[in-house]
Amino acid sequence: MKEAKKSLEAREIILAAARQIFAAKGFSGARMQEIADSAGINKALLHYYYKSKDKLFEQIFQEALVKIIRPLAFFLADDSDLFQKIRNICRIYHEVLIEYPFLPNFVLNEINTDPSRVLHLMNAEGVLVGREKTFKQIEEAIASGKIRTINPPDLILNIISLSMFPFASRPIAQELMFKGVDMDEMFKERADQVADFVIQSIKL
Amino acid sequence: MKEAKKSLEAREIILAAARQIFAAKGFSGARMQEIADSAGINKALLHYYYKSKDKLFEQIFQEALVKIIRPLAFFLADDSDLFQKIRNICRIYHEVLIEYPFLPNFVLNEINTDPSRVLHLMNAEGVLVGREKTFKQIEEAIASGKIRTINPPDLILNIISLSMFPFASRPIAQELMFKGVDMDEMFKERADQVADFVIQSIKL
DNA sequence: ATTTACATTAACCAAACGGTTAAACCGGAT
DNA sequence: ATCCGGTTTAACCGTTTGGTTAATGTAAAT
Repeated sequence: MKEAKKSLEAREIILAAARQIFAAKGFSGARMQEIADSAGINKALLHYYYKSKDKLFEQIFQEALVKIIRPLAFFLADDSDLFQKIRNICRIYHEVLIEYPFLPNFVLNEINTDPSRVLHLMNAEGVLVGREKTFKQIEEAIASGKIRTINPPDLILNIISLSMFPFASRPIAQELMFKGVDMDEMFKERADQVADFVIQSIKL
Repeated sequence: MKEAKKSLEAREIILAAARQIFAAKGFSGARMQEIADSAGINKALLHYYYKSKDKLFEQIFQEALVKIIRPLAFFLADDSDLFQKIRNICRIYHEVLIEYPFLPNFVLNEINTDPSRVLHLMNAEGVLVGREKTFKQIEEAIASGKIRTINPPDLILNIISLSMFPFASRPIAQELMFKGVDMDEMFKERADQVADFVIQSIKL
C-alpha cells in the first residue's frame, strides 16, 4: 500500500469538512463545491474519494445516527438500578450533545425530509436488544410501588425529550427565555437537573 | 376590485401547496416547480403572485413561527394559578401540534440553517410581555414552599421540550420505542400526561 | 530512466434551478 | 365591438449544481 497514509488523511479532512457543512445546511442546502473548498481540495478530487453527494452524506449521517442512538442503546442494556440508569443516560446524552450540539437538528431534520433515504440505516445498531428488559424493569418498579404508573416508552421519550430538545431549540430559546445567559454553562449543569426532574416526577 | 375573489383564492391555493412542500423539504429542498405543480398552476404564475422564493418562504415561515410561539406567549401572559397554567400550555401545544405536527421540525431547522434570514421575524409578536411576571410567579411559588427550587426558564424549557420534541422525533421514535403503537392516539392523551409529569416533578 | 499506480487539477457537461418575457386569455366596462 | 385590467401560459435565459473527462503530477518500485 503505497500512499495509504495520504489517502486516509485526505478522506478524514474531507469528512470533517462535510460533517460541518451537512450539519449546518442539511443535505439539500450543502454544496459539493463548498465542501471541497472547506477541505482545501478540488471538487473533482472530492468525487474521486466519495463517488457522489449521496454516498458522502450517507456515511456522515450514519455516524451521526450512531452518536444519537448509542446512548439510548446503552440505557436499554444498562443493568443498573432504574434511577441510576436515568442519571446515566442524561449524563451521556449531555456529554455527547455538548460536544456535537448540532446532532439533534441534523438527524431529526434529515429523517423528516426523507425517511426513505435514511430509516434503513437504523437497524445496523442492535438498539432494541435491551428494550424489553428495560420495559419490564420499569413495570416492576411500578408494580412494587417504587414509582408512579407510567407507560415505559413514554417515560423514555420524556427523558430523551428533556435531554435533546434544548440543544435543537438553542437559538430560539436563547432569544426568548435565556437572553444574556451563558447556555454552554447551563448545559453543563443540565444533565443532573434533568435526571432529578425525571426522578422527582416518577418516584413515590 | 374586479377579480378579487379569484386572486385571493389563487393565493390561498399557492400558500397551501407551499406550506406543505416547505414544511416537508425545507427552504433549500423545496422547488418552485414542485410548488407550482402541487398548486396546479404554471411556474410563471407562481412568480406572478409571489415575486421570489424568498418572499414566499418568509410569509410561510412567519405563519409557522407565530403558531409555535403563540402558546408560549399565552402561557407567559396567563393569570391563572401556576399548575393550571402548565396544564393550559400543554393542552394548547398538543392541540396545535396534532393539527400541524411538522411545525417543530420546520421552524427549528430553518432557524438553525440560517438564523440571520429568520431570527429578525421573531420580535413581531409581543412574546416577552408576560415573561417577567411568570418568572416572578414561579419564584414566589418556590419561596412559599409550593414547589421545589428550579430556575424559571429551565422549568419552561422543560415543559416545551416535553410538548414539542415527541412531534419532531416521531418517525424515529415510532421505529425505536413505539413500534406498532398508534402515535396519533398517544398524542391525544399526552397533553395531560405531560402536564402531570411536570407538576409531579415540581410540587412539594 | 522507465514503469506503475494512485493523486490532483482545469476544463467541461448536461440537467436543474429560480426567475423573466412577451404574448395570449378572459370577463366586465365603455 | 373594443378596450382594459388582471390572469395565465409557453418559451426562454443565465446561473448553479452534481458529476465527468482527460491530462498532469508524483513518488515509490523495477
